[in-house]
Amino acid sequence: MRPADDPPVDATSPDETSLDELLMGAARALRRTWAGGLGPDLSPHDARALRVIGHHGPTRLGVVADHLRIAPRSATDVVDRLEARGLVERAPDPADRRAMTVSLTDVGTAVLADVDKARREGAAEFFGVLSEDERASLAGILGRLDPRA
Amino acid sequence: MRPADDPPVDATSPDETSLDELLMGAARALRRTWAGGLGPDLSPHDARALRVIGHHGPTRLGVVADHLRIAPRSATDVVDRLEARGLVERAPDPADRRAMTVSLTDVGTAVLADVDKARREGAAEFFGVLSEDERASLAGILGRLDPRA
DNA sequence: CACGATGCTGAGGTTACCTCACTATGAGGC
DNA sequence: GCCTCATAGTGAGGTAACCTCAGCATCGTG
Repeated sequence: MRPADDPPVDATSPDETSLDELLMGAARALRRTWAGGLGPDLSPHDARALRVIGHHGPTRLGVVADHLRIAPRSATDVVDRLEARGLVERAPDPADRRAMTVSLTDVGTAVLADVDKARREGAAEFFGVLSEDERASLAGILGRLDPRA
Repeated sequence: MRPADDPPVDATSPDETSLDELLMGAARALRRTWAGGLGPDLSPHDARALRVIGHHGPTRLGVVADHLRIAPRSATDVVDRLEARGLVERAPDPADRRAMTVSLTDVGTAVLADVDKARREGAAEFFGVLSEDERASLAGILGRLDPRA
């Protein structure tokens, strides 16, 4: 017997796809683009932490936690991991002796450069299917959606 | 000359913000909009599982795993959890006696309706700042970015 | 009907978080 | 100067959501 009921592959019909699914889908696709690009032994989250630290200069641990949206205690672990791999180093904060600052080592700087490069290239490829006008339009619209900027 | 005592709050200047960050930021903001909306005792991931099951009808466990992008073994746990809460129920697949299908219970259907409603409302509010033209434009552009559709 | 492939699950491990408790330091009132 | 309360980071211990590997029942095909 031929199962005439080829089940509908997708409950959401293509032209019915809502804006929110479109947005989340695009973000997911972009994230996937990056997943392959960063080093084999650097988790996405670690890469993110590296970016935060690198782009902020010497950074308080608490600031790292805020940017990563994790508890301060968890930032300690993240930094521990990065420090063990020689990518960052701790130093006492001269302004507050309770606090520690984290900075990139030379190796960390190089790794971050690679990560950023892969990220940029991935993004360029991803958005490459769009025309210049479309990219500008997209940037304008997205800019209004995210108040955080 | 100002020394580094006034650290740049953001390494990426506002008008320099790249398309990828804009996209990820918007997605994050949208996700946050939803976070508050779904029930207090339903994790985002469980809600997602519920949506997959609900919108697919009686679903194989493996299909759930695929849609959730997790290993089949992990889908078992997710369904266990939902079943323990009375939101879904297993039944043997009539077409293949190895397989189990998962369906929503009445309670699950009701909960899913709430989740979807909150989701739609959140999305409507989120995209509400845009004009009709902008929304159409955004949909068109995003549609071309995500090949998955 | 034998045999490899497939669908699910038990057992056990990993990882990335969390809260709570603690130490050291900063900051303000007296 | 000292007392008190808040804050920065960390040790200890716990949890939740994944994973892989092994095992069982069933499927489909030569």
